[in-house]
Amino acid sequence: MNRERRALTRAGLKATAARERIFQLLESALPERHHLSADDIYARLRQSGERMGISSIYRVLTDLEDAGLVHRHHFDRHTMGRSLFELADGAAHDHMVCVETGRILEFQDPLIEARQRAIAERHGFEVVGRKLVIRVRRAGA
Amino acid sequence: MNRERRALTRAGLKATAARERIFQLLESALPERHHLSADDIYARLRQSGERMGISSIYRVLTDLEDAGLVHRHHFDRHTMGRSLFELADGAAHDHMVCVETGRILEFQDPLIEARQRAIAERHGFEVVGRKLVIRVRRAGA
DNA sequence: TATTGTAATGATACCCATTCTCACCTAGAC
DNA sequence: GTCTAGGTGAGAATGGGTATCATTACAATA
Repeated sequence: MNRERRALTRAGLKATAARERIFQLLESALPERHHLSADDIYARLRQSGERMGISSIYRVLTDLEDAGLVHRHHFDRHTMGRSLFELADGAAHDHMVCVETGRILEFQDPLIEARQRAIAERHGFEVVGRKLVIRVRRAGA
Repeated sequence: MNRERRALTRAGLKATAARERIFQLLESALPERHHLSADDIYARLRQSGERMGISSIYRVLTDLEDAGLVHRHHFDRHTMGRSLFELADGAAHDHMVCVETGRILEFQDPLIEARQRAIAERHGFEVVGRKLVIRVRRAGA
């Protein structure tokens, strides 16, 4: 049983071809730091001669999200409504988006995380998720 | 010249009836901590016998956002695609959303803010905006 | 192997928040 | 008051995303 199947079944999802394939695509996009849209995935599949219904892609992505295997982001006001997905591998991280180039940088800061937990606790809550996007610009521009 | 007109012209916007009115509405929603959607505004206007085209409402909100007078939020995956607006009065604050009740709490934390600036700087950027949403659940649920 | 129930898939119709278009109107300068 | 850049509104268009539903794959049992 390969890695994708293991991840899926461990997360409580039946390992189907579609899920494995999308999981793989997101995995292969990781090193380039690529956040893929449903459309990107559709296009990449077609490019390699495969065919998958766009509705299935959305469904699979939502399933993977619900299972905690991928994260969904909405970075830009102008592309709002378009979701970008990335594999939720390992450590949670946050994003910095350059308003000029659109480049997305990832970072991770335990101090901010701890602080968030503390604030939630102070209000009687526990954190189940967080989303921090810092919009930035090249300094001195 | 009233407060709304001053705020608008100071921000470089021509003071029109539509802009003043929407500004007022957002202002009056502040004490209740209400985040209004374009539709909410449309409804509230109609309720008081006024009429404004929905396209104008969207346009005005976008203008106000560009001028830095209002902030736009997208809190929930299930209502994604729906923007919520609030007046950008004074101190920046972040949000905590209860995944169970949908309640939105606001908080403010100088430490997190300072940390964000530091991280941006370390990468050669300056912060132009940020958005932090912590998804929470009643503790011990 | 055949049966049968359950869940996944995909084509397509649909939804609905938002944006676009364009004729018309206004605010503000002179 | 006149002029003009820019604001407004009705309705059409856009475009992610979802719902529907017939078909297909799968797995368990006979």
